[in-house]
Amino acid sequence: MAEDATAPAAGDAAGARERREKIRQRVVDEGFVHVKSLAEAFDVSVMTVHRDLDVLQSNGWLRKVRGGATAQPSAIYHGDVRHRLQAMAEAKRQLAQAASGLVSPGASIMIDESTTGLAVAELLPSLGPLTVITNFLAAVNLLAGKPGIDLIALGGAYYPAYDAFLGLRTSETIRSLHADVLFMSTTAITNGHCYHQSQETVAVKRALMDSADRRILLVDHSKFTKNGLHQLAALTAFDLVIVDSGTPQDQMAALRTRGVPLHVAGSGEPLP
Amino acid sequence: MAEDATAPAAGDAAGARERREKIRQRVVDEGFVHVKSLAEAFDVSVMTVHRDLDVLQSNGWLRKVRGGATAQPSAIYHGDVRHRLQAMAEAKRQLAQAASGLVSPGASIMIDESTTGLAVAELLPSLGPLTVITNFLAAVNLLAGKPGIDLIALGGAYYPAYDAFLGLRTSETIRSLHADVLFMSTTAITNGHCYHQSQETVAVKRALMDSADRRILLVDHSKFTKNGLHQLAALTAFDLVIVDSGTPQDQMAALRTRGVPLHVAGSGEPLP
DNA sequence: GCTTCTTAACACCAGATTGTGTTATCGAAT
DNA sequence: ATTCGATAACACAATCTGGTGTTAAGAAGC
Repeated sequence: MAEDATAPAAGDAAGARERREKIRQRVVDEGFVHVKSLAEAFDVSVMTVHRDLDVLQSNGWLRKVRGGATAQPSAIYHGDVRHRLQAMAEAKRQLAQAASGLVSPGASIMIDESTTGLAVAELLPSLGPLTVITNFLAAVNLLAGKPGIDLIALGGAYYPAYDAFLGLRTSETIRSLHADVLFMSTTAITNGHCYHQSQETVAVKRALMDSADRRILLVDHSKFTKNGLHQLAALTAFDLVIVDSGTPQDQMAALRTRGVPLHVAGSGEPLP
Repeated sequence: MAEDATAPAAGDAAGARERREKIRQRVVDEGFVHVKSLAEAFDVSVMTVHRDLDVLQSNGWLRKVRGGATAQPSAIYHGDVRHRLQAMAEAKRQLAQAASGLVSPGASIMIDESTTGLAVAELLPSLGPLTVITNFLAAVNLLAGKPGIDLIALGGAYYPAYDAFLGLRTSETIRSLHADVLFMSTTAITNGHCYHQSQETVAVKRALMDSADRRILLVDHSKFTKNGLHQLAALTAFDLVIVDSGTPQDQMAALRTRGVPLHVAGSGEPLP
């Protein structure tokens, strides 16, 4: 049927995801999409488009209506969240590896709602008995029931955009806790400060920082080119900032000049 | 190799699960199992047994030692927890269906850590906009991100045996909340009172009961033949007790005599 | 009514996953 | 040192999962 060169074979998972991504994009851009026009545009059957719209709808990205689908107001939010999972995977692995060097058996560890944090969480079960505190649902699921891991979940209102629990209740709970180490991440770094997109995450992250003895910031180099809305803290507020080996030299130099305690993951340098 | 009639083919997922279940059983019974004897008993290679033990170990069911594996003290706990999921599935479905009749759009709903609660949770996304509060991880995962569901998770220490968050912190959080309806279950009913196996669950359930306007108890008939250690509450403390249609007449009569507000799921009677 | 859109049911395909055994290597106990 | 157990690496098989199209039946709009 499909005649174009890049026709995805049947059962092509990647191809389907890509198409759905494009559909999602389009419905956000245009507000409405026709089933038939999508079928033609992607050269698939109408049935397949219906199925695509079904899954997109069940994820809250759009709403099906007769003849097509309309955009969901909150669609912009949801969008990028699920996708940052794959991004910078190698850098995150590297950061997590470095971070694990700071974990000693018996310690209590806080992890925030970040994919980098998830990478750290993956390594924890093999690092001996630990108490882990997190507001990140993915991390909770990863660590729940793992032998040697005492898990304390931070409750609160669930934010699908972050797959995490945030809000006042969460911050309050955090303040009643205390941990040895906090591993956290940030969405953007500018001028020696880290920034976030939403008020809620900032509040929770501040609370986490206040409740931990050692504050470790894990930063992959993509963060230096991004921008955030709300200032969270200066990098000097952290006891250690770990960057991956792909970080530009000038960025690192700039931070060192500001007195930021920097460590490069995979550099072989000893950790403090 | 395998000569017996029921020799499972390679890549037989069901067969492998079954074998692991038997291994688990055996290590709980005997306290220790030899790798080689298992390999002979199930007519598989030693390597396969090693792999079985690996997955069982990673699930916290046993601990590998040289030559075999020893039972994990908490194994008995874990055991039945995962299994009660299937038990009484039909009754739970019936109860959940009845419960959903008490839910009106916009309401806030509490659900405790029970498989019956999970059955209720499954129906909630289709019942219009709702706020759901729960300490049950399975329910959290089920409802997270569902459109129309505002999810509030109750944090606290994670108890693998219940797949839920329990403890002081959880109870405290609950007391700061308020909900319209509470759907809860119990492990045993004797003499018009419900009982539980552990202190932690009782504390949390009491807190839940205190924070809800309407308290609904969902009971499948298997609960009448079980016993619990810690008394939770009298059935008269609930605004409504829903039982499934398989409940013996004499039990229902006894409860009615005590003044328990009873409803039989699937009976067609109107709900209060 | 008729048309169009939607959904359910079936069959099929391909890649991913899982389970498995063999062999080789490594590590620990005697 | 030698033996036995554990693991890693490979190769293979069966099943599972996810995606797809076709057809037929059902629902919604005109």
